[in-house]
Amino acid sequence: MTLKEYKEQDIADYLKKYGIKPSYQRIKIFEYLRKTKSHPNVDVIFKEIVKVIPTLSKTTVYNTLSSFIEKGIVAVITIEENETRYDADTSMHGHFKCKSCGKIYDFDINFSRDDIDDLGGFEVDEKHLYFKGNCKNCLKNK
Amino acid sequence: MTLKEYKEQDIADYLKKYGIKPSYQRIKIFEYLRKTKSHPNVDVIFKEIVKVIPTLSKTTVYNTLSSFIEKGIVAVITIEENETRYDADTSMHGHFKCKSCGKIYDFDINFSRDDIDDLGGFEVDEKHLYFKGNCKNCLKNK
DNA sequence: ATTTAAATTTGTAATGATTACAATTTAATA
DNA sequence: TATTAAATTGTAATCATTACAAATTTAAAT
Ligand SMILES: [Mn+2]
Ligand SMILES: [Mn+2]
Ligand SMILES: [Zn+2]
Ligand SMILES: [Zn+2]
Repeated sequence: MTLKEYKEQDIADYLKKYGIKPSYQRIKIFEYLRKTKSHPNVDVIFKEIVKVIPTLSKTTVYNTLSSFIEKGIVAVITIEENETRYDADTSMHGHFKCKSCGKIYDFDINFSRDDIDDLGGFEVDEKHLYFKGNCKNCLKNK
Repeated sequence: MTLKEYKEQDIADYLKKYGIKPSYQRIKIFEYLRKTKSHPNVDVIFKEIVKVIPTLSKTTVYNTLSSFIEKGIVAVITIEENETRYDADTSMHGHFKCKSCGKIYDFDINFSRDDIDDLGGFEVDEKHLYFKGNCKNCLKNK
């Protein structure tokens, strides 16, 4: 068993654990989301996976992402209107979008000791935080 | 001078202050955004203002909002993909979107004393925070 | 192993919000 | 008033997402 196949097995098990049958397409899509940290959109995901699965349909990417989101193993990032991006890291973290290069960076946050938590009778299921500005790299190149 | 006209004059001055020529359409659109707290989308804004300006075009609503955003007197809310909403309150505050009734509520936040502020060399221009869950009202009616 | 049924994937068409653009109208200037 | 610029309008184009039915693959039953 090669290292690659082993990794795929890991992903398959992970998907199974969340009630998703691990088809080849689903494994490849989730594997890509896991390894990349760029928070890709559907088009980027499709263009990447279609190299490995030439028969892949964009509809499958949409369907697959929908089921991932439904099961809670992928998060949707909606910083820009008309630019939905996806993140396989569902742990609590913030996003920084650079207005110059478009990159989305992760950063750690800590809501725990914040008065934000108490919304008086409201049930909070998801917390999203994002900043916008210019990244270190782009500031340097000016 | 009626009270209504007086309020419109206020808005006109405000727009002028931000370098926007206060046309009738622009005044009505901004006035509506100011008075409502529902964070409406383009369609809701259009349907409301067209009652007063029957010749209004949806393109004008888009154009007007774009210039408002550019001048910084209106904020874009992109909580849901394919549901862009607008807010004339540009002060720092968070949004809570109810997954049941769809309403968007405002809430106060305080980033000032947060370690979040330091992103090490990144220039932060905008900070956005939103929660999702079920509002008090919807929880009650269950 | 064959047949049958269910699940998944695929391709195409429909939808709907946003944008592009040219024509019309309105406001400002000479 | 005539000329020019700005704003508004209506229509068409774009593009991401969704709907849907056909084709393929997988699983279950015989
Ligand atoms: Mn992330
Ligand atoms: Mn608000
Ligand atoms: Zn950058
Ligand atoms: Zn509610």
